Amino acid sequence: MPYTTKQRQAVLQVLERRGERPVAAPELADALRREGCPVGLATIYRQLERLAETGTVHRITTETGALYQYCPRRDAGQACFLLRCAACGRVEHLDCPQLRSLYQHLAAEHRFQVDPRQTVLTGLCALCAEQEAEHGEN
Amino acid sequence: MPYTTKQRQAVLQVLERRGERPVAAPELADALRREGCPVGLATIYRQLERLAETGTVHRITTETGALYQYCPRRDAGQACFLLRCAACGRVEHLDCPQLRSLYQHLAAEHRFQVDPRQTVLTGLCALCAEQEAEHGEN
DNA sequence: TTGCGTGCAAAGGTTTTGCATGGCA
DNA sequence: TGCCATGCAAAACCTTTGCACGCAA
Repeated sequence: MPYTTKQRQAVLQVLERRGERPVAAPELADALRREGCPVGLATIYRQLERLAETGTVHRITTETGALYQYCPRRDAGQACFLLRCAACGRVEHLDCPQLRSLYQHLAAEHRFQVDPRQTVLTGLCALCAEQEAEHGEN
Repeated sequence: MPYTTKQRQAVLQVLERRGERPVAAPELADALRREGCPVGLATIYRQLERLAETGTVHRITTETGALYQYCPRRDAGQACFLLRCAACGRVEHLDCPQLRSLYQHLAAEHRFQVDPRQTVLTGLCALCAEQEAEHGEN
């Protein structure tokens, strides 16, 4: 840690507290302002950039902008696979042998090297699938 | 086809001509202007929206904005898997049994339903991987 | 004291929206 | 004639950048 400022800590705290729920930069700014610890939007973006570079948070590109999600590093820098629910926005990590072997297959047979950090499998998580089924019954 | 206008055709023609190379909306507007067939940016966005809804083009979300790529529908509406090269931006379709079975595995074992249309596997295509290897040797 | 982080404001870019106009059916 | 698409302009966003100031080391 070359530096520590209260803004840096505040940003990180919000991310930690959100846990698995990813947050957008403007939303994060609102949260901090409501907590009585306002941080400039530019600062937030700069901190998020640093945090994403070091792997402390994930940066997830969506149609409406980028989302950031705290990523407690289990095994430092290990490849982790991301599943994003299009309905609730949540992102889960998955360490699945089949997924890993698929990527190996793509590299070997289709000459395409998937970058797990840039790749997000998007779809419907279990909870949202349930809710959608309920609504479908109506 | 409820309607046919020359703008609609012009937009589609550019997309067809680009083939596999995805294009951004502002870039598409430039192309049309250079061809002597200027189309308003708003119109382009509206057309692209329609084309994406019907599945005629893919809409690919990137960090810098959305890209659109013509998608010659082989088997109408069939699920197609997308591989995007982060280096050159090109997107290829892939119909791979292993990929399909992986998605089934995720649904069955991890309760996550991947939506192929929203999912883009990002990484390095064969050509760009070669070039990168060459540069690495320097 | 030095340098980096911060805040504010402005700029840049993509995308959306409102409204009057014009063309196709 | 009626409706829908178009064009233009403005607006809404997110995000980045420049610059002066302040705080941490």
